Amino acid sequence: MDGSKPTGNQNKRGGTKASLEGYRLEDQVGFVIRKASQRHTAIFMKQMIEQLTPTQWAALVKIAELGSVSQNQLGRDTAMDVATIKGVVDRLIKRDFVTTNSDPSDSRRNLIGLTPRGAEFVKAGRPIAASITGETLKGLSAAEQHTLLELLRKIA
Amino acid sequence: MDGSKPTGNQNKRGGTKASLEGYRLEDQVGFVIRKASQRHTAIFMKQMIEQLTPTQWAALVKIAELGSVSQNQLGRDTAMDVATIKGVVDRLIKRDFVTTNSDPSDSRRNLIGLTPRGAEFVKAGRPIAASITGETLKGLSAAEQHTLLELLRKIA
DNA sequence: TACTTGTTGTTTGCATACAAATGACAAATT
DNA sequence: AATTTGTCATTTGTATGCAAACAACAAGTA
Repeated sequence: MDGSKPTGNQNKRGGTKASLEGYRLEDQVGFVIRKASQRHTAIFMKQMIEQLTPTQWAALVKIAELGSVSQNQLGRDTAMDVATIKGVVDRLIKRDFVTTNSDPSDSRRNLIGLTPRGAEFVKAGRPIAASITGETLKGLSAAEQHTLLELLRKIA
Repeated sequence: MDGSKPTGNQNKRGGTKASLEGYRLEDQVGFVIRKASQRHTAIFMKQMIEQLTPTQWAALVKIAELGSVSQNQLGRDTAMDVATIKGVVDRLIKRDFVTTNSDPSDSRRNLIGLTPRGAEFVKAGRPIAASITGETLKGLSAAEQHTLLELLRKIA
């Protein structure tokens, strides 16, 4: 069952106001990016361990890479707003993936690092994260995957 | 001023754990999509009239195209969850862009339509929305733009 | 020293975004 | 007629995401 009832406007072929305007929602980058983002997030949440979200995972990976970072710097490296990264870090602390220590050389700073538990899950999550990327891109050839990444980087 | 202080880990060239693992956050589609989405949203919010958000705009355009839709159907056509589309429609109602009438032939449904004010702003917004798409893609050639859209559609 | 500038972290308010549960109703089946 | 199945809309809870305002602090300049 489709569930869609006729609305009195079928928009089949060039007969409506909208299509004559030359602006179709489905052709706009913003709309397609949002849909691609939704599909990726769905794949991510289904596969990733420990209910880690994409942003939580990004933060964990960055901390593992940098060893110890301030909260704001972590936000910059993971493309998150200060308010956003705060929420993410708070949840990671609450779940014992991460700890904070105030920087002795700068009393404003909270230096963030992985707990043993956090380090463990970063290690376990890496192959899964790679698999998520693979699943997201599975409809594309290797060349297309490369092209997509390249073009996305240009507009990001 | 850069503002980033040394963290004791420069990750310059193949010297860190992370880069040896073969998984770099910056190379994952999900991460790049999120960044592209952020840039597009920023451009959108700066240019669009009436503080309309990308999702609000998408809803308005779809309603203009369909004439009259149920709330859930509108959500499907704009790629929004039932909870999300409800919030969007509520805000559009509050700002007098949209009205609802219960469907006489199905008492569960709220048929959503544009107010005169809503129709006016859809008309005024269209060239701006097109300009936003153009600004988002301005770093790409026409061929690249076409390719990007095509590849994004495949993974969306 | 005093001032200025910029960074760090926090908080509030608003707007997506999805999962899950609920109640009301429609349509098809039994 | 009663049941089942599915849809419609709502609500709650959790998690991004950004703007704006704020206080504390660091570093350079006058």
